Amino acid sequence: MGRVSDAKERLMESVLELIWTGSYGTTTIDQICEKAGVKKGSFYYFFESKAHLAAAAFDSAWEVGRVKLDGIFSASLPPLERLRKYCDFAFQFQNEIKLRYGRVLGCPQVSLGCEVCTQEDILQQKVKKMLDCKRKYIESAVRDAHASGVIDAPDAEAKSKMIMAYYEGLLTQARIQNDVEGLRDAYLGVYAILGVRVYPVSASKEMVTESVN
Amino acid sequence: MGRVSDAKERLMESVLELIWTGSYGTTTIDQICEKAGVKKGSFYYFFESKAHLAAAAFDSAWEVGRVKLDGIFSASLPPLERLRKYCDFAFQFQNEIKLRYGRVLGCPQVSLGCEVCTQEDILQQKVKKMLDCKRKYIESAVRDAHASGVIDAPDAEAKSKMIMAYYEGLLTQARIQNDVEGLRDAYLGVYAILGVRVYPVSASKEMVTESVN
DNA sequence: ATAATAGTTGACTAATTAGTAAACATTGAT
DNA sequence: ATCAATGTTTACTAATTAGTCAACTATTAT
Repeated sequence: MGRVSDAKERLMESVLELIWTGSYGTTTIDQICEKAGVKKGSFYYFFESKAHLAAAAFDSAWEVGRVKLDGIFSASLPPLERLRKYCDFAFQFQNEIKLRYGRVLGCPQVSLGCEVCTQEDILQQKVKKMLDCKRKYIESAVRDAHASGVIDAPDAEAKSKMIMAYYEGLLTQARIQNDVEGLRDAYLGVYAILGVRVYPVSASKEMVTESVN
Repeated sequence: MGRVSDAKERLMESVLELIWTGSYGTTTIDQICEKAGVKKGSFYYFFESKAHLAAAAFDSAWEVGRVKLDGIFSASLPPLERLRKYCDFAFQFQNEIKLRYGRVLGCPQVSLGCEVCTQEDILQQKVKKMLDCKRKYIESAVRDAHASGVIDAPDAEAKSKMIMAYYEGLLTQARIQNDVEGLRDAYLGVYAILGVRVYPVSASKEMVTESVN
């Protein structure tokens, strides 16, 4: 019972967009409220601070992201194809973002984490966990690829950390450069890190054969 | 003639440290002035805004960085050793930073660039140029390595972009995780991207032999 | 219908912020 | 010594900011 409202959700949507298209430090509570069409009194009814709102918003968005990753990293796909699909997804997604916002925005977790890691411990911890969860998808694919003999990577964790650094590095560069081109063939770097040989078959198709190292 | 002062330099030092240990958006002109021991009137005597100060400060620091890179990427060293040296430098430097500040702080250009790229065009352009300049050192080493036959990398620019993404990605992760460990064997990823075979010789020494791909 | 619950509003305070301006201080050249 | 150039200081304004609070409104179970 009581009055119903989606103000909480609108606040979370708004803060995500403002942080992503701008930065955490420069988005004010007034801005968030205006964008959400919510008065400041209501803001403080739902959240005790900007950091708490941001934490809730990232949590909420992460639920969606997790489902997306479950699809991309489906065990029904060959492990190296999962990784390729993940790379293609980044390229496609950032393209959509650029169309929608007129800017490449990169990875929300990394952007926020990099900005606030020395200042907002709640957010810092949250971001760390999300990024580690992301990495585990990669680690699992690497382990499967090793198990199936298509690559030689006994230390899947170490490889996944390399891939993660590379992948998130590409996204960060795409944001800074405001250019998606670096993401187009992202999988090439992933495969190189894994020592996968790629034989070009035609201009737009390759064949994965065996691993090296 | 006229009065002499190093207030300008103190302001540049201060803003660099505040941005790096915190963030651009949350450092205020008052903070910068207090840290530098300079009154706000003097601040506006030298700089017209925080963005202009930051731009000047990053320019100034970049002169030092460039000299450091010239040493690391000295043509007197075999190209793959230059890259390894660059990786070792990152590890060592971030260790020193952690000792001095109690935190791993990563790459100043990427942190600033990632934060302000949608907001402060002066800084955005500056950071882009510096990062591209950094990348050129890598590109040159890759080209030399290819020319000397130690790797097969006809497209040095593409490879350098991969390495750059990976390298800066590691630094960003080190900042977010507040942990230098990911940087310890950074060169392994660089070599993997280049398809260099590394044979372990002893626990702490390897031999680079030939390339693959 | 009404009372309890859930959410909304607007007006407020106190602190912080960027930016200005005019008087003042130091330096070196003459 | 004095003057012009260079840098410093103080006190100020106006705007923005986070955060509070009490009165108000809508919903729904009974």
